[in-house]
Amino acid sequence: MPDLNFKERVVELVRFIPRGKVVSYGQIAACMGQPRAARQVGWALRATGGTDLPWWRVINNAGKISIKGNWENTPQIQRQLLEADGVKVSDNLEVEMAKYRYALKGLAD
DNA sequence: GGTTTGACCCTAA
DNA sequence: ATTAGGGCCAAAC
Repeated sequence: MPDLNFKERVVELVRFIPRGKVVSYGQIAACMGQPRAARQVGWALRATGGTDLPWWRVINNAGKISIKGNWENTPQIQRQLLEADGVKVSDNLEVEMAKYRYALKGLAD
C-alpha cells in the first residue's frame, strides 16, 4: 500500500520481524521496492524513537550496529535488547547475520 | 523550489 | 583485510 508514508511502511515491515531474528536496512528497503533507500530506513527508525516497534532487530548489512550514540537509543541498549531476544552480540557490537538473518520474503506491502 | 543531512550500501584501490 | 569515495532517496530547513 503506497498510501502510507515511508516510515509507516518501514514500521509495519519491522513489526513482522520475529523474536530472535535480525534484518539489515537494505533488506527492508529492498522489500518495499526501493533497494537503494537503506538510509531512509534508518532515518525512519530514528523518527519512531522509542516505541513498541522492535527497531533493535534492524542492523546494517555487515551485521553490525550503526547508531551514532547521540539519540536516546544507544548501541549498548540495542545490544541489550538483542540479547534479550536470544541474539548473541559480540563486544564489538557485531551479530552473526548468517545465522539470525530473516528472509522477509513475501512481506512486501 | 533548492540545499543539507543521514541508525546505509556498493565498488575500487 | 581496511580505507575512500560516490550514490541513493526521504525528510527537514
